[in-house]
Amino acid sequence: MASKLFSREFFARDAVCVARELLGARLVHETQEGIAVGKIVEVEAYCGPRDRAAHSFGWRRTPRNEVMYGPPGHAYVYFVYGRHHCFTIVGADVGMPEAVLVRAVEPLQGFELMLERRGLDHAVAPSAVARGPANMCRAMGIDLRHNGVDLLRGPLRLEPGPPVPAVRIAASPRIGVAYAGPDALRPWRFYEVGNPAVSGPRPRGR
DNA sequence: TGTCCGATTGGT
DNA sequence: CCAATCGGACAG
Repeated sequence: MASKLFSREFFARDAVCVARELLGARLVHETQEGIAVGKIVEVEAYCGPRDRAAHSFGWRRTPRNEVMYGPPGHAYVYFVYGRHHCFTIVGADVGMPEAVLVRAVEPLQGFELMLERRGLDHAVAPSAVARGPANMCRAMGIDLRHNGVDLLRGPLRLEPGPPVPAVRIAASPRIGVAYAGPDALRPWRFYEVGNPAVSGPRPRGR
């Protein structure tokens, strides 16, 4: 049975809108090892040339971030800190380099495979296996080979899921962008409140 | 070519 | 709090 797909138009909007509405969507990766599916629970918007935290700030355009300038709904994957990968989704229109960073997913299928990819044992909680942008990439088997792939269809793709209710969505400043001056404070990180698969600072209990 | 640094993580 | 670790960006 074919799952429902996103439309290209969904991604052809400003990154903040796309980010917020991506919460609850499914990230799917089918490989020879098996299938892995995660529910997106934490994202960050990178708002193009005007955003000091974005790789495309000031219309910076290099081989690395080239796909940010391409069509929306494609993957921009990059390598950082000499050891980690980050996975982002291109938004806005062609020529407007905005993107949404996926920081964490909650495993829905393929938890075993995720553990294996991360080299963890079964004592690890499901909520911890794909928490944090680089950990998410490892668990989902995402690397530079996926840079530029179309996420509307294909082995690595996004599928709509039950949207997270607005009352369960919180916003905060983005993580790891202290260098961005005033833009470091913009509330462009969105996450599902109370979901243990969310990384970084979260509101205290309740 | 040389230098600086990062959209992170995990251990102290 | 800080080291790990190396490709990318940019100055010269």
